[in-house]
Amino acid sequence: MTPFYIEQEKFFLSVDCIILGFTNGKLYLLISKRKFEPLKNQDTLMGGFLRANEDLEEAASRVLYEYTGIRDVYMEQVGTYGSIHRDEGERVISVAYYALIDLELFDETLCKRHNARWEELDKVGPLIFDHNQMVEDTISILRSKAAVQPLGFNLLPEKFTLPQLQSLYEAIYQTKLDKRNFRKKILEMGILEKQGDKDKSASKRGAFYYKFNKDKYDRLRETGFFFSL
Amino acid sequence: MTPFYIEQEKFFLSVDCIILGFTNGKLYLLISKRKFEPLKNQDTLMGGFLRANEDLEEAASRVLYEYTGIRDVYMEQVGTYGSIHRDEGERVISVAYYALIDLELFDETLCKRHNARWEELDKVGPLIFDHNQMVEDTISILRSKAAVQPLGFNLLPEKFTLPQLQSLYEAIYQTKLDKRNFRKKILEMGILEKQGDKDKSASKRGAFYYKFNKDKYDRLRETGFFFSL
DNA sequence: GCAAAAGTGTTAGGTGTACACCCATGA
DNA sequence: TCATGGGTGTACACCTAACACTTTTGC
Repeated sequence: MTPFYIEQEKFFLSVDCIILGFTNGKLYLLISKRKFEPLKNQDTLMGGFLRANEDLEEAASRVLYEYTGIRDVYMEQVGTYGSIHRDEGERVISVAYYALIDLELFDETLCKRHNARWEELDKVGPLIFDHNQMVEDTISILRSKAAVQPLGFNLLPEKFTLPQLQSLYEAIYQTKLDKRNFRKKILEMGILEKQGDKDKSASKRGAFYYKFNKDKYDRLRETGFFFSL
Repeated sequence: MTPFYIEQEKFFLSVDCIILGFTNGKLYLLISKRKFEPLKNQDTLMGGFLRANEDLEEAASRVLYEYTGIRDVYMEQVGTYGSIHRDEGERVISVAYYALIDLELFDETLCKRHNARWEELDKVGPLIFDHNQMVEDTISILRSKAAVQPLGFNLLPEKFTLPQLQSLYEAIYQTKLDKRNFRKKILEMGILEKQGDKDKSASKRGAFYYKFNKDKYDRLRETGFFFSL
């Protein structure tokens, strides 16, 4: 053991995942019931202890996969929470990650297995420890990032309509947007590809599907283009 | 010991501080020589191991005070770095914090004691582990925050001139700004207080001192005002 | 008196924002 | 045929960005 290190304290480390989904014009947060003491059966974020053989991101992905059945998801670190008594059991430092997932890929059967549920984001009640704080911090990061990076598409299926996309941004920013201005702005960017078919589930006329063209976006970005809503 | 926890791994945790100062139109980073193996005497950020009886922020403040002699400094978490082999000794997860300090308050004598120095930010060479990454991440956070929050003032003395303030933003964004537009914008916000005296160190005519009025800023913010450059 | 930095207004172009009507379709 | 959501263009206000000369003063 490296000499100077050996005199130092060691700590439990966990990852907690703020998993967000979007459907029907609303943002939803995945919540489960804690499986062990202390605070067993209370509402909690999805979490797990860090293992010796994995990176932080790997641990977060592992937890995410366990609870959603999805891999290769958009994930970002929210921050690290280390107050001495934040965990009522032992001292645990927790690294929070948020994930934006496409609900169509979510494996519903896992809900029962883990005692989990989707809760409307603005109706989330008390969670254990500082988990509500983590959710708040996530929303504030999401709000500042979504305006300048095309994050939103992670919350939508591969094919989506413009009314859907708009309602997503309305949910994120808790505000109404002007339909014409929104369409103009997002289409002018040239990062959406109109599809030939329509979604008729929300109206009789149907709304054209679009796809986000990531390659085009990456190419544009290299020439100094900035996404901005 | 709480039953389920006891089966879990524990980890070393450190904090690393990205300490930034501003003078003469340039941003500077505080760098020191590592005091122990591995990589002893290599360039490193200021860091320290987390102790059992302190919060993460306390640890960061402790390290900051040790190396600068300053307390009550603007500090924010940058992120947490946990790759398995990031530390070449043992596995250590590190939480990075950046601090913006007023160089006039800095205790120069501590440089010798810790083998530390101020290095021009864009001339910083290789640092140990992932410390260069931490610095990069800090700059990117600083750039996005400084445009919408009055962070800059933390890097200046209590009394500063408008040319100084402008050159600070020019250093942060690596760009030239128009003098008239800059002055108009910042003065219109109504968060600066012109002083009666001048700084004559940079010109014969001298430039008026200003102070940042935090109370006024806080009051404005409550009425929906947003700082933005 | 001159060099060197501080200070000061105006204009044109572009961007954001507000706003109302027709279209397509299934029931 | 009618109710419902999808789709479209314009005008005005505002903000941004570009631009040049005068002032002060120590040397």
